[in-house]
Amino acid sequence: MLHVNTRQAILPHPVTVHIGLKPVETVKSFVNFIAPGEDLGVSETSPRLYRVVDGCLAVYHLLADGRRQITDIIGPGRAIAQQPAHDGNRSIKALTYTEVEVLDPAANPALAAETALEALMRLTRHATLLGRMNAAEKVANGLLDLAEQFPRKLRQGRPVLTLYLTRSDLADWLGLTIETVSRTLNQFKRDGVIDYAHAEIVTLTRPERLKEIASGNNPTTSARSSKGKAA
Amino acid sequence: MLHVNTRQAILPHPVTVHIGLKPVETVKSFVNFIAPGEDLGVSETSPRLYRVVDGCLAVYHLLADGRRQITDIIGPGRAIAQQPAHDGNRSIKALTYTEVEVLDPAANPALAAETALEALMRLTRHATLLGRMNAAEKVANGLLDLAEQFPRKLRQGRPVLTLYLTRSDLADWLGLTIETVSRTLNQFKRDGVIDYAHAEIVTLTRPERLKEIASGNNPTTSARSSKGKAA
DNA sequence: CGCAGTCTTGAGTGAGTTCAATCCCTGTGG
DNA sequence: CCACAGGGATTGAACTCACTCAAGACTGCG
Repeated sequence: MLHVNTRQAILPHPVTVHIGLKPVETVKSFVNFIAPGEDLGVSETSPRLYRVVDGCLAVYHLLADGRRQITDIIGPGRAIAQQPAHDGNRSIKALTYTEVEVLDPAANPALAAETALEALMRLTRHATLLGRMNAAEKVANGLLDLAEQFPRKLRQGRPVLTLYLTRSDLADWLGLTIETVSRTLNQFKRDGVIDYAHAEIVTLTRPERLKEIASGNNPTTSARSSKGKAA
Repeated sequence: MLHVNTRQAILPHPVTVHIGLKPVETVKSFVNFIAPGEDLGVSETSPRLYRVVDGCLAVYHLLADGRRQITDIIGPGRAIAQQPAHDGNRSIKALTYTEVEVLDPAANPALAAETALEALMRLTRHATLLGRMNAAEKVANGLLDLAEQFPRKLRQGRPVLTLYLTRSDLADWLGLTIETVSRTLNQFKRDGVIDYAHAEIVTLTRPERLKEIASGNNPTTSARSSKGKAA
């Protein structure tokens, strides 16, 4: 139901790009531009490998009654595999104007394998976040992840990130409600841990403190962990 | 710290086993027996592919302070890939005496690919469970999963399952506390949805009701869903 | 300038946690 | 054969974190 302005362009190939630390050679790529809210590859017939050049993708899973869980957020440099058969209600959509490189997994087996492995590792860590962390820990971890994936120029030596996610996206990613996300972010702001004026540009004013909160070390809210009682 | 009685046996090969619906041919397999509590392949140097012949494995992830999240439970017929470098605190342990077939992923690329794909799909659904479901829905979904993976002979036409998980395992799998798991199971028992006497053998006395609860249709507890407000 | 979408903030509530006591079962040793 | 110990499971009572409901503020847009 949204403005569909997907354009395509043939690129010179092969192309070499960096994922993680290893340069990965790719072949037969072309480029797609996706508008915010638009879905990725819903009508594909063959498995596809996508790599984000610029922008932000959200992988999500829907329940019959409309509940949504975003299982991963994908930024520039990272890749994602999309199965043809719309694998089990899993979809991918763009959270901003996003440029993706479309690749053939058969022609890029190394990237395909690495992509699957990274997805699994990230999702494992995210499952732990969802099942075993409280709101502050969830939001702190989310912010640190996004700061790595969507870095802007440092401001007075502090990391700055572009926040493509709305409060609703953050909530569906972190397993919270929008109100709790809003309250937690504003609490962090009041505590001087982060700062933002325009809501889509966030500065980590005390990144080391944020890391402490993310790992459960919370001196102020003394020893309030959650369910998983430390052994 | 536990009794280590891991034995190995060379098997005739190739061997054909069924995973899902497709028969998958494997080569150069041998068999490992793992005792309950024992870890799987902690000291491996090369990537390994394991397939459970009999028993039950738990894939889990630990936080620095001891909190634990079990990300998957693996029963007979299912496979799992273990990376050499102890991938990011992810470990695998046996919940009962378990017989696994050890395979070389390079020699079984089809199984390796399918294994990764299945792991990702299951973990995606589990993330949704962890982030967006209430206790009753979590436990109902968990039971239905286990009933498929660990079936026993039907009792009066009803599915029966072997429950290898303790309350503590269930809690760490479903993102709850042992008390909530216990209360929910006993509530199901009181409602006549499930039945058990010996705690490791559970009968689904009303499987269709359990499926309703699992999918959020809860007429009795009328319309008490959770955070993810139905769109 | 008004509308719609997003975000914030407050007040009240409740699902699930924490804490704690008890029970149950099995294995062990006198 | 029975007493005791220990791990797991159950149950109750109290609490609390995050949710629900609701109102208001902010922003961009037609």
